[in-house]
This record gives sequence, structure tokens and C-alpha cells, in this order.
Amino acid sequence: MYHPRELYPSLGTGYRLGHPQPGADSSFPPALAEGYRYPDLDTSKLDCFLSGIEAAPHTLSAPPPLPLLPTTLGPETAPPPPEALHSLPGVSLSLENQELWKEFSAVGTEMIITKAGRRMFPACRVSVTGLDPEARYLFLLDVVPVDGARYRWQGQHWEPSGKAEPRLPDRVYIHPDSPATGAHWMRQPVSFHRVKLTNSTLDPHGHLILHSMHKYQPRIHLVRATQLCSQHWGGVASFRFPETTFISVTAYQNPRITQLKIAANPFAKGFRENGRNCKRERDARVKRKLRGPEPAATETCGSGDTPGGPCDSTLGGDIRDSDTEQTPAPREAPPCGGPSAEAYLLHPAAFHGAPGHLPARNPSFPEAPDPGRPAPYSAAFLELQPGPGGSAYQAAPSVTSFAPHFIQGGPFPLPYPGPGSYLDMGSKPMY
DNA sequence: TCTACTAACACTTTTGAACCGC
DNA sequence: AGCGGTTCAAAAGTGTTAGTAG
Repeated sequence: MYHPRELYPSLGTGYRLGHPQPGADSSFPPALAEGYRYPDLDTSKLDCFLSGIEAAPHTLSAPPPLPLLPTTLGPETAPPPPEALHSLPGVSLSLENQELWKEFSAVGTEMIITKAGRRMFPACRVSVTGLDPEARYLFLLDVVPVDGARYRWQGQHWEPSGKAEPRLPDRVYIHPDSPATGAHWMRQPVSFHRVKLTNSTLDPHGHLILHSMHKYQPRIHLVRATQLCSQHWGGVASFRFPETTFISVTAYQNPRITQLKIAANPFAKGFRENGRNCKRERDARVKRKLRGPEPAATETCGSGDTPGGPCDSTLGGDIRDSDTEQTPAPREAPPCGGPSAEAYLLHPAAFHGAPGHLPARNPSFPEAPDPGRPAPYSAAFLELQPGPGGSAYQAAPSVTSFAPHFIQGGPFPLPYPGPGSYLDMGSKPMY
């Protein structure tokens, strides 16, 4: 629908892209359990707006040395470390609900994907420090394949079972608060619980498209956007957390994961042992159904709360209050007369590493499923396409090669809710 | 027959509008 | 009129289950 080149001819005809990236990280050292700066961020992908990058407002130290992700699937050489210019030195991310993630990870996290889109649970919920309180930043999340294998549940564990499906178009979820000031992001944890995953390659909603039975890794990107309506960027940092790796499924395979989800997800409270939709109650209902009309619902099970039941819910009034208290500048009337789609449109190529070992994108993937379909979600997604061979992202050969939902929500994404509207961060840290 | 997937279902939480009292 | 609290219905999210396709 809207390709960056259409809206911003100054970008030229293509993004210059960089090196393949290692993707497998199953052997992350345990010592790296906190936030990781994604080491293989390909800064050459920033070329499209490199000339516009602002000078650092103050002297920035070199980014801390971080280990390169181990590559287990081939002899690819590691990409060069990110240039300091494109990094955000001193910025660190920590996974808020790390314990819950680790609990799932110990069993083998599975994420349901559906045609309509399914939320992630647990959701990625992070705290950020080290930002410039005055500067503005974007928070983005994407999900990338961990390796080139398809997996199969063998009754007790997951095993690789053949080669992965062709890589699908990458999409990026932009946190609806973006862009906001560093102070805003640092005030409270940032939750990505509204991210939805789908297995529908024709998905018109902008959800993140995944293959079932594949292993994936969420990544969180932080981008300094100093001017909302320009191509000026002050730095980029990407993070990922090994414990958030998961296998996408259309139905849960491991019953232990099911139990964990039911125990931890408030929406599944009805399936807990004391819930009305627990197995005992369901069986009873079936029997009653067979006997005849079902009487009034029994209260024998009740719906008591399970201790520790988390809630990735949104944000109540405290968030709203905080928003009015320190409304990010973009919520005011943008000087350019509207939300800065440019800021988002400029980003995709900058944030997508396409591990070279991964299968190439399916060339038969339909690029333009339904141009006329409205996009009902308020969060914006960006979509990218890897180049031939999946080794690098290249300029789209034509406008139509970007799916019409490249930016959902019409001509501009809707990451700028009006004053007092919903903010997607800072809900009570319940897990 | 087996595996993966889909849609319907019943339940829950979330959300926002309507209403009320101060 | 404005504010804050409560109530209620609709929307959305959840795992389960039966059915389907390959």
C-alpha cells in the first residue's frame, strides 16, 4: 500500500544491505542471562538514512563488548561489530518476567499460532535503563527463526524433523507508545503483550507471521528518533533473551506447557482445577448434556483465584495518569501535520537481520493479499522481505513487492494514540 | 492410521460507555 | 458542568474438543 520509496523518494531506489547474520543461539552461555545487545545488528542496513544520523549529543563511550552469538549451522563468518554511531551505549534492557520465561523455557516454551492471531504468553516485558530522558525512542519487536529446522514433538521432547519451511516476510511490531521520551520508557516496564502471532501467510492484520513447528526468538529493538518527521536517528540497539525462545504450534504438544499456561494466564483461569471449566466440570457438563437440558450452572467449582495468577493486562489508570503527566511530545500535534510514518518507514531495513543459514523466502508468497482491507489494529507493523537466498535484505523491486499492509492502519500507522488514549506499557508487574 | 490444522465452544478478563451522586 | 466511582454489556483472549485434510 505504501512503500517507503513512494512516500520518501529521497531514500532512493533501494536499501543497501549487509552481511548474513548468524541465527542459531541455542548454546547461549548461562552467564548471559540478562539482556543481550544483539551483536549482529547490521549497521550497513542503515545506509538509507545514514547521512541523516545526528551527531551524538554528547561523547558516548564505546559499546560494551558482547559475545557474538554462536553459529551452529554453517561456516558463516560473524558480521563486524556494530559501529558505535549506530549503537546506544550505556543502554541496557532487562527482562521483567524473566522468572516466568525461565519456567516455560525449562519445559520448552510453545506459542500457539492461529489464523486470526494469538497473543504471546508470556509476553515480552522489559525494563530499560540508560536512555537519555529527553530524547525520543522507538521500541520495536520482531521474531526471527532460531535455526533452519522444523521440529516435531516426540512424546517427551522436541526433535528436529527436517528442513524449515521457506522464510516468511518479516514483520516488526512497533510499540504503540513509540516514539516516546527516554524518561517515559524508563519510568515503568515496557510490555509487548499485544503482539500477535499468526500462521496465515495472507494475514491482513499485520500480525507476525510464523511457521508452525519452528523455533523462534523474539528480539527487541530500541531506536533513538530525535526528530519525528525526519530521517535523523541517533542510535540503534537490539536485544534478545535466550529464555524467550519458543516453538510455534497450532495446538499444544507438551501437556506441561499447557498446565503452565493455564496456571499463569488469567484468561485461562477457567481451566484451572478450581475453575468452572476444569476437566471435572467439563465432563459433568457433557454428561448432563447427554441426559438432557443443562440446569443452571453449578457453582461447586467456583472461580477462585489461583495464587500467583499473573495478568499481562494493561494498564489501568496509573498509566493513563502518567501519560497525561508526561505526555510524549509526539502526542502533541506533530510539526509535520500528522504522525510520523516516515520514522517507521525508514526503519525496517535497519532492524532485520536475515541469518544466512535460514531458508530463503518463499518466492511464491503472495505479496498483495487484499489491498482494500482495512487494518483495525492500533499498533503498527512493518514488513520486510529478505533478498534472494535470505542472506540479505534488498531493495524491493517494485511497490507491490511490499505487502499492502507494510504499514497497517492506512496511510499512517496509528502509534500515536490521542491524549488520554490507551497506553500499552507499564501495567502492574505481575509476573 | 497418523499428524497437523481449523473452527466452535464455554469460560474468563478487559474495555468503555452509561449512569449516578457529590 | 465537572469529577469520580460503580455497573453492565460487548469485545477480546484462553484452552479444549471434535472434525477435517493430507
